[in-house]
Amino acid sequence: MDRRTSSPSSGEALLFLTDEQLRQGIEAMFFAYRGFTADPDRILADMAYGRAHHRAIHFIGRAPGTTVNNLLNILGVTKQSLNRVLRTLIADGLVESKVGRQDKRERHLNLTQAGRTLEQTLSDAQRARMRAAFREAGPEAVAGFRTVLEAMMDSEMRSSFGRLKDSAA
Amino acid sequence: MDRRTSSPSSGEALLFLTDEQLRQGIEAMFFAYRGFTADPDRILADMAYGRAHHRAIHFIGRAPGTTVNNLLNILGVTKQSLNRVLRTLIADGLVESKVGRQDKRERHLNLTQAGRTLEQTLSDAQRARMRAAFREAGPEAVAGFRTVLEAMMDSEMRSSFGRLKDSAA
DNA sequence: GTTGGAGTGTCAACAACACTGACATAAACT
DNA sequence: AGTTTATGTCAGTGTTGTTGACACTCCAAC
Repeated sequence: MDRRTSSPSSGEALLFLTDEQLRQGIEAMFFAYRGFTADPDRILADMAYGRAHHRAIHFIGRAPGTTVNNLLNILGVTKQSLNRVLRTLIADGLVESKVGRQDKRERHLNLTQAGRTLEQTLSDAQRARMRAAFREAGPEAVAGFRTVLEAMMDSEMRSSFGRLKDSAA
Repeated sequence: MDRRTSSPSSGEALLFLTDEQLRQGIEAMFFAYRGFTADPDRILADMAYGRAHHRAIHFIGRAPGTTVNNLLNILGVTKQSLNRVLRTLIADGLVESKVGRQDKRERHLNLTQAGRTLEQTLSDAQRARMRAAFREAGPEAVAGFRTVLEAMMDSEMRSSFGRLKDSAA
């Protein structure tokens, strides 16, 4: 508990857990998440796609060849929800689904060239905002940001997150 | 990829802007937001309410006597969306709507006792998670977290956020 | 070699929550 | 008197999530 009494002028160090501070954290999270999704949402609104398509494209791009089940675990939705999204993405030629070689029940998902292009467009917008925020806040703030977010995840999500982090060699 | 390997010595300090770091920030934000809403969502699932009700209750509790229009600006939804939620909350006796004294077109919104009770229940769950994350991460990390989130908001949201912060005397 | 279960796809129905557009009312402003 | 503001409401639509049910393919175990 006092492992973060690093600041000797204690008052400050203890204040950060008041209800008011927590409330502000909650509200900051709410407003920031809206900003976070605003740019890709604007782009997607013009197409027939939504946020769910963005998420699918993002994680397929991140882990090429992933199976449906793996994606299901990462996204935390039902297979029916995911399937609806995947069906349109495959029909529109943004994602391709290949039957597994070893286990032919599995489908391995990859972005097509068109899919990669859209992925780029979407994440460019999101990264631009993230980059601006990171630059404005500075590296120490960014480290803190990451630390708090990781602590806020559910443990299952944290392990998904860890696996993604590590796989990015 | 190496377009910002420009600083040979202080590599660390600039690494926080690599695409990989930004991607991890994006994913952390995604997973953390899910955790952030998970607890209240579970509670609300048992009642006939959803996340939208939670948001309305939160901000009415935060700014008692606020007008519908003000709430509209904070939440960033259409009046039809908000009205659907408010109607049920008022019908269920969680929120009361009073005609303005000066300007009788306005409706001032307040939580009833039952509303305050639900608000407490919901934010207790959310605060508990936030508190655990803050405690685990430590005060410097929390400061960084807040800094980055503020930088990530749209400017209009940032001013809403500022007003809320200040109003908490 | 048949059975059980895992991985996947799909149909149907439904709920929450957002949107647009149109219209109504009352109060306030000019 | 005419316009604008604040609010409420009706009707329709779209995205994303949910359950529940059923089919098919394949793997593994008995």
